[in-house]
Amino acid sequence: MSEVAAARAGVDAGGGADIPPHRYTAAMAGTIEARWQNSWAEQGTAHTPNPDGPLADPDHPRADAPKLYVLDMFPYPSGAGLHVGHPLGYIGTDCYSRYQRMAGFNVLHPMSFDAFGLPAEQYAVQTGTHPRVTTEANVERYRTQLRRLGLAHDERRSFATTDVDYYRWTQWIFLRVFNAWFDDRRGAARPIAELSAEFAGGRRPTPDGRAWADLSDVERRAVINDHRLAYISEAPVNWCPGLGTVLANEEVTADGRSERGNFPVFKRNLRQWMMRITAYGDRLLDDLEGLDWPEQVKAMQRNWIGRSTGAHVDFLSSATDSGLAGEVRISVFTTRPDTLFGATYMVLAPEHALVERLTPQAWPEGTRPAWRGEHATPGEAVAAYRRFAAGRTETERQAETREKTGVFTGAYATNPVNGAQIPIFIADYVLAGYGTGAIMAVPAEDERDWAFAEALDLPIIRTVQPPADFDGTAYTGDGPSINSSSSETGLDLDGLHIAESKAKAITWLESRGAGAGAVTYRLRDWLFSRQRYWGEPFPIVYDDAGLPIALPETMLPVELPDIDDFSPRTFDSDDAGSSPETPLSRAKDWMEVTLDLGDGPRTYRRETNTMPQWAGSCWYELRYLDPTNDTTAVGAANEQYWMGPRETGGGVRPDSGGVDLYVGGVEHAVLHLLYARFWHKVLYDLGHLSSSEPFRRLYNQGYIQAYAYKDQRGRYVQADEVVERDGRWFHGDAEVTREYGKMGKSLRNVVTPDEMCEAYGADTFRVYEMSMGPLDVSRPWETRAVVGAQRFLQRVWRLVVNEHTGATEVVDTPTDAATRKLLHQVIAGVREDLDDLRLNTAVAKLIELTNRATAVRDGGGCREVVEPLVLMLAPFAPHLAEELWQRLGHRGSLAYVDFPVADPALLVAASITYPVQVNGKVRARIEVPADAAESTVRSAALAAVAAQVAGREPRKVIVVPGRLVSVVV
RNA sequence: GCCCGGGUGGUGGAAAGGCAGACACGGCCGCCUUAAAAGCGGCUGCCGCAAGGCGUGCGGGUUCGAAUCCCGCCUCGGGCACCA
Repeated sequence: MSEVAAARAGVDAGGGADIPPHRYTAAMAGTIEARWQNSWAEQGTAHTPNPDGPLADPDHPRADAPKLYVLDMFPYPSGAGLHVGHPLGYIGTDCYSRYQRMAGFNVLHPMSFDAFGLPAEQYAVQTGTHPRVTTEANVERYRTQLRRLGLAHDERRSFATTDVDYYRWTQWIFLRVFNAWFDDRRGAARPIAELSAEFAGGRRPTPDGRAWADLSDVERRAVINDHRLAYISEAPVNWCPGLGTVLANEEVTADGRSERGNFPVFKRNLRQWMMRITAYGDRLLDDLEGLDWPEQVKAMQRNWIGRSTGAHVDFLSSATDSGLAGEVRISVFTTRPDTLFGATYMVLAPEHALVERLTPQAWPEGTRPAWRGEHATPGEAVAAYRRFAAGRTETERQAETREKTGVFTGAYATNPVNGAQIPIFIADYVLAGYGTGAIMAVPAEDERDWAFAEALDLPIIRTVQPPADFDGTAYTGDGPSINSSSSETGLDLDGLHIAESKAKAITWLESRGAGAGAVTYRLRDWLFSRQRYWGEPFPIVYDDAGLPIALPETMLPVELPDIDDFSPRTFDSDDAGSSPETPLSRAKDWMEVTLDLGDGPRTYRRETNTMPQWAGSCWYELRYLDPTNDTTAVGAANEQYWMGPRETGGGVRPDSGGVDLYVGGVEHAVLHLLYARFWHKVLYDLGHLSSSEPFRRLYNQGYIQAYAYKDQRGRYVQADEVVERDGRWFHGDAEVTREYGKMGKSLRNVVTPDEMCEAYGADTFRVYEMSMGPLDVSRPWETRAVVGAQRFLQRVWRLVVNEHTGATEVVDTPTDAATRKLLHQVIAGVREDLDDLRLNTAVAKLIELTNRATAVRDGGGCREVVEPLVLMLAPFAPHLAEELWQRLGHRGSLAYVDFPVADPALLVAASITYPVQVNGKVRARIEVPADAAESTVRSAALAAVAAQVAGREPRKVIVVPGRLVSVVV
């Protein structure tokens, strides 16, 4: 019998004659829980009042209270349903929210569903079921499962990203982004109309210098489109033939495969929608500073944005015998302009656009054999190397332990700081996509360049003096510049340390027109279109010119058409030459549309790509604030109230505003959180929001993990049938091996919240999950330990209810002084713990109080203790607490009853027990009045340890008031 | 390789320079029961009959006092990885 089944059997026996009829069993819990869940729903107990609009409620007990916005990362409702790990964070935020409500805050704690995405679509492809049908069934199942846990969400604010009423506003935001441009001078987005006005007024030159009036309508539109925050680009993208779609960089693994499905991904030039997130690189990076987020997540975002500061430097290459007149200018990016004198060669990415122009007909005089490979001409060498580089997958590059390869192009360039002629190579260790796709190589101060220089026998000149004991290769540390002056050019960096040296070099470059200080980012623009059915359609049509036109707001929503075939065309996963074909392009009736966009009815072609799954989750935190608003995504008054910046009292950095507590897994550290921040900032710039960041405080919850067991043949066996004997594990008689990790169907170790509710009740499940450990730490699931939480709740129940008669049995006589003191210590401690999300230690304190109250009970529990106990239990076990509160004679829900407050007078002890240490070991304890003078404490302590001191003269006696006494002999 | 986190009883964990192991699981003993289960009570870091000794990954240091602070290692987990 499985553990769960066994527990259930025990519960079933609860109906038998031996168990008291009014015991708090799983069956009893089930009855109580259903009753209170219905009551909460009927009374709208979890409804949260808005300051403005239809959800305003001036009579609500928290209508005028300070606000608190607590948010969970919403789930993607999969077909498999929830396992016990999923609701960990939801229960945590629910306990926190319920506590804060009782503590006086107007708490917003909503829940919704991220429902567009691949699984429903793939299921649709396999079965022909419309993704909406699958999705809505899954959402319903999730709602039922979550409701059963007693989570106090305001259900009026719940939606799915697939709801037409929701994605209408996703499209609306897309239009805002499309109709905006980034003004570098202001560092902020502005409406696109203001850009047109700048061009028209001549305040901004056109790209080719012609007057705005001289451009044709189509030319003007093209210029404007190039500035939009959402734009169409022909840039190289990640094409995944196996999935039939393109992917964002973030969706491609380091070894060049799709994160979903693990298919090969190829770089191809395709026409795709992009979002200009790079424009926000600085703000996304700098604004991390003010956020209360885990350092780890901030580090991951910083890493991802990858800002590096340095300089662009131009190297000129005289045309050799390539037949070109004049000079070729090669721009490189470097973070170390101080090392320019050590640049002994240059490297271009094999794909670099200038390679062909630079490559001469023949090898220059005296070209070393190693530089030529086996090739007769530079042209051949370059062509061969390019084939080699293109043919290597990311995986192969990775595998080859960074061995440096490359060939000489036959061309030389002039180092601007000293006029030296340095050879130009192509090598695949230089990436086309970063910086300018070209570098100046400084082997003495760069490991990679050193390795290449060694491989191809290139000169190495140290330009930073390493410490005397340095015996490595490239030296990347600080030190004085050496070998860094030129009488010819007048630049002299010798003796300067890195920072000054860099600054001087940049100033010199700028004065000579040979370069300029520059900043580059690793962050790329966000690929925003997918060749899928189950996503938001773009509110975009194309006219005969083939340029995109934004639909007016009045034409929203653009609804997904019903079609029969939901899959994009997929290809052999290695067919790099294939091209995407979207499912919507097959819906001809939908795609071809006649609209009046101002010049009378005309035929247009709809955009047939859909938005990526991230779109819906980029702004859901905003819709909760004003879910019924049908004129805008979120109304100003409600946004201002829930997310507006706080007064910082003249702090250095103005508060960003945003969600007060956002809880979710660390797996969203980069993608979701970066995209959501980006959209939020665009909407902020355009004046739609008062907060400049969506999530002021982020908290990563840990995971619940589980053991899985494999038999001799390596197959997983049902985990709850495995028993432990003498430190080994057996499935029946067969020994099995144990591994630890995720909970999953294929691992046969899934435990669901439904099973737990069935076997123990939702309150027990909640208390168990909260008491297992700190919310941010991952821990193993252990079904057999759940009973501890159940026993605790049973003890609380017995303090109020007679198990045999069902009568309420509390006594109104005062409790004893020691219990009263404990009660107030627990109240103070539980408040502190809950304020800091230390839910596990809060539960431990409540157990201690319960155990004490049980031990000192005389007949029923003592009302003086039991009532505050029930109130403090309410965040964790809300159904049981409501039930007991009612049985204690109160009417209505306790959801807005004040959380107990400790009496400060009782927190101050009348007497204190001091441990007395002798040489660091505790040897005695003394009890003295709390206000005893230090000398009194000292002499009492010395008397108590007289035996250990044994006549020796104490060298030192330390009295730490209120803590302990330490004697040193 | 670089950057973050961790390492405490059989297990999950507690202890924010001051009594290491709160609370819970498990285990052992007892009560109740014809019996079992459930429930309740006691004990439970390790060594030792005991007195006592030893104990927070390892080695050093600071301090009257270190799980906690510092230095050097070991180890597990996560992130990044030719980003110029």
